[in-house]
Amino acid sequence: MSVGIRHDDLRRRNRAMVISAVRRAGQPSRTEIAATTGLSHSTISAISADLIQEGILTESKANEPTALKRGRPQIGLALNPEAAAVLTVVLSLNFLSVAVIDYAGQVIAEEQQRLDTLVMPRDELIGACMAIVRRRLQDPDLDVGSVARIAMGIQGITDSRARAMLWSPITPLTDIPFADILEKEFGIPATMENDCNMMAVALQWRDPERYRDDFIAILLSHGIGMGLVLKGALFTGTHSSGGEFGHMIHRPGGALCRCGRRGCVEAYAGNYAIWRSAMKMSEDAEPVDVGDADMRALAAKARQEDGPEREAYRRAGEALGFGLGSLFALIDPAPVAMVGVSAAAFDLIEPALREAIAQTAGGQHSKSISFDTEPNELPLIREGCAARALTFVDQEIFAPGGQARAGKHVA
Amino acid sequence: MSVGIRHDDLRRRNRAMVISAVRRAGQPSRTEIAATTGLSHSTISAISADLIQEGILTESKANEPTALKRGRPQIGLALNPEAAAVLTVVLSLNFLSVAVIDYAGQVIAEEQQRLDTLVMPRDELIGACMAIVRRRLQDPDLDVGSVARIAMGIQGITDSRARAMLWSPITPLTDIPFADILEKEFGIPATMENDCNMMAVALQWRDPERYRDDFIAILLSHGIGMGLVLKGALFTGTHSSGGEFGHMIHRPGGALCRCGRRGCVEAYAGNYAIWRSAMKMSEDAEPVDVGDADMRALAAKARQEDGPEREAYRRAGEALGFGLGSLFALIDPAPVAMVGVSAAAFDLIEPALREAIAQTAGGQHSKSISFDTEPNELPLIREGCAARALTFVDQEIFAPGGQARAGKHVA
DNA sequence: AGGCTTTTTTTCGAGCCTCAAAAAAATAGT
DNA sequence: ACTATTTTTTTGAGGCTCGAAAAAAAGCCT
Repeated sequence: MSVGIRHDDLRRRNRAMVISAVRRAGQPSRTEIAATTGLSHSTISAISADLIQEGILTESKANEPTALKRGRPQIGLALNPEAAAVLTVVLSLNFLSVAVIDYAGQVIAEEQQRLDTLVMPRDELIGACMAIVRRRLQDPDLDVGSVARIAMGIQGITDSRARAMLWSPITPLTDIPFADILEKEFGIPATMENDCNMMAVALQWRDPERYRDDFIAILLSHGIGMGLVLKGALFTGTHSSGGEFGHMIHRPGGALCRCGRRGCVEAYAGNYAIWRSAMKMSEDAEPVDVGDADMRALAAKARQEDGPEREAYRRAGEALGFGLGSLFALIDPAPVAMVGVSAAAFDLIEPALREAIAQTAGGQHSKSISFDTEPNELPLIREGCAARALTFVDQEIFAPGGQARAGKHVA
Repeated sequence: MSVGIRHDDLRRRNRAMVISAVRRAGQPSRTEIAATTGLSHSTISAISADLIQEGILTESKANEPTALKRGRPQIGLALNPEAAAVLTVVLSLNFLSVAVIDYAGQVIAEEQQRLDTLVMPRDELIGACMAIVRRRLQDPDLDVGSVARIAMGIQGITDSRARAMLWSPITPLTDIPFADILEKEFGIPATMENDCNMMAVALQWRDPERYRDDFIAILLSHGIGMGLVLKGALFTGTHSSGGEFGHMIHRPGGALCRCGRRGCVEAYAGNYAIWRSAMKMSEDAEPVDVGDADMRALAAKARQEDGPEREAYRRAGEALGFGLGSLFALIDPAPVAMVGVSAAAFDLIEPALREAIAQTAGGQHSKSISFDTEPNELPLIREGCAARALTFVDQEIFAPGGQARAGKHVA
C-alpha cells in the first residue's frame, strides 16, 4: 500500500519545502525559511546554497525597506525568473488563449485567438491548439528549451489524473487526451486541468489569507461549475475532476438541464436557465446559448422592476442555496467565491440564496457564510494553470532527475 | 504552512510503516515487509529487531503451511498481543457497550448495559459511561497499565478533531467533550468518533479487498448517516465529523425531518419517515421512535402485498437514490454498503433507488454501482473504534514518547 | 551422510542528511 | 574605533538507509 521513506527522499522533500517557501513568501531570508519550515539554519543554508548554485534561486540583496535593524542584514532569496518557464493553454467557448510565464510567475508572452469550438471537427480543434502552442514555443525571442511544463485548462470534465478532457460543453467531442497529445507533440510534460479547479487554485494563489484551507469557487456562467479546496488541497473526484455541483439534483424530475437530465441545479441557475425562466419559456425548452451582453441586460432589467426577470434570478438563488446547503451538509460551511458573468448579478441572487440555505442543515450559520464575486473567469483560469504548472516545475527541479540535469549543466 | 521533515522523523515513520505492514498482512516475513514498503532488507531487519526487543512484535516461527520450499524458511512477524490494549465505548440509543481489545485485535473483555439515554441528565449520562469504563479498567484480570487508548463511538455529530460529541439523536444534550472527560478521568488518551465513520473504518478493516480506496457506508436506521472513504482515507468535514448525507435536501420545503428542517433525505428514508408514510400520516407529523421489530414487521407486510407500506419503501428508495446521485456528482460513483435495520429491507428499497439514481448525473453507470447490506451496525461500530484506537497506538508506540516508555521498561 | 543450492536474515562500511554549536560576516550604535 | 546584535556559514558529531557480503537455516542431490 503506502511506501516507506527512502533516505534520499528526505533531501528532495526538504528542497521542495524551501522552494515552496520562497514561492509563497516572495523574498524570505534564510532565517525566515528556517522558521516557517521548522528545519535548522544549517540545513536551509546548505539547501539554498545548492539551489543558488543550480540557478534556481537568486540572492536579492535589495531588502532596503526593512533596514534600520541592528545586526547583519538579511539576504532575501528569490526565484530566478530564468530558471524555467511554463506555458498555459486555456480553451473556452469559441476562444483559445496561450501564455508563457517565467519561473517567477510573470507573463512574458501571450497570444489569443477566436475559433468556432462548437462545430470544429476533432482534428481541427486539436490542430488549432497545437498550432498556437507551436507559434509561442518557436518565438525567437523565447528560449524554447526553458519551457518545462504545459498546463491546459478547459471547461468541462477531465479525468482525475489530469490527462484528458472527458466531456466539455464547448464541443460535442469527447475523450480527447490533450495531455498526451501535447507531450507527444512538444516533448514537454503537460496536464489537462478542469477550469473550476484552476479558478480555485488561482484564488488560493492570489489571496492566501482569505482562501487558505477551505473554500469553494463556483462558476456562474452558461453552466454551473465548482472548484473545491478542502484542508488546503484541491478536492477532485475519484475518477474525474469531480465536483459537479451544477448537476446535484435540486428538484427531482424538474427543469430540463443541458446535460439531458432533469432537476439539476444548473437547470435553474445556469445562464440559459435564467434566460428561459425570464422569457417565461417552458422548463422543458431546449437550453440555448445566451451572450454575456444579453445576460447583463437581463440583470439590469431585473434590477429596474419586479417581474419575470427578477423572479428568474430569485429561482436561481434558491437552487444555488439548496445546492450549497446539501454540499455544506457534507463538508461543513466554507467561504464561497462566485465567478463568472452571473456573479455580477449576485445582488439579485443573494437574497433567495441566503433564504434557501438557511432552511438547510448546512446553513445553520448562514449569516456567517461569506460570498465574494469575480465576474471575469478567464484570467483566473489562466492564473490557476500557471500556478499549477509552476508547482509541478518546483517538484521536478528538486527531484533527482531535475537535480541531475542541473548538475550536468554546472559541470 | 507545511513543515519540513526532520531527520528523526524518518525512523519514526519507517517504524510506523513496518508496524502497519504487520497489522495488515497478519504474519509477514521480513522479506515481505521489505517488498511492500519498498525499504531495504537491512532497514527492515534493524527496525524489526528494535520492535521485537521493545516487545511490540514477536517472531512466530509457526509458518508451517508454506513449507516445502527450498532455502532458509521465513520467520513470520506478528503483533505481540500483550504490547498494549485499547478500550472501546459505544453509546447508542438506550444502550452502552464497552470492550477491551488486545494489541493484536482480539476482544479480551466486554460489558454491556441498558440505560435511558433520552431522559438522562448530563451528569448521569457521563457518569454512567465513566462507571462502566472504570469497572473494566479495574478488573483484576486485566493489566490496567496496558490500556493505551480509549475510542468512543456515538451516533450523531462529532467535531473533526474527534474530541467532542456536538449533537446526537440519542440525547437532548449537546456539546459533551467526552474525549477530554475520559482523558481527565483515566489519564488515557481518548477520542470521540462518529458512528458512521467507524462503520466505514470497520468495513475497510474487515474486507480490505472490497473496501479499499473509495466506498460509502450508509446507516439506514432511525436516522440516516454516512461514513465516506475517499482515496483510502476517511473523509470528514472541515469542522465536524461531516458527511451528513441524511440532511442533504431531497425536496425543498418537503417532509418534516427530525432535525426540524424540511425535505431532508432522512425525512423520507429514516425509519420514522418510512413508518409515517406507511401509516398514511401527514408529512408534517412529528417523528416518532419505531422499534426494530416494528420495522421488520413493516417490511414483511410490504413484501406481502402492494400497499402503502410498499409505497413507503419506494419513496425511501427514491430519496436515497437522488441523494446518492447528488453525492456521486461530487465525488464520482463508489461502492455502497447499507448498514442498519432497514438494510434488511433493501430489496424493497433498491428498485426505486436504482431508478432514481439513473436519472442523475452521478448515476450514469448506475448498473455497475454495487450495494452490500449488513443489518447489524453495532458490531461494526465497535470494530471500527477498535481499529481506530489500535492505529493510534501504532502511531504512538513508534513515536519518541512511546519509544522512551518501552525503552525504560526494557532497561 | 555430506556437500551443494536456495532463500532469508544479519552484519558492516560507505554515503548522506540533519543538527547544534561555534565561527564568520555585516551593520548600527556609542 | 570598538562593541553589541543579528544573520549566515562552517564544522564535527550522530543517525539513518543502502548495497554488498557474510552468516544462517533449511531442502535437494549424489
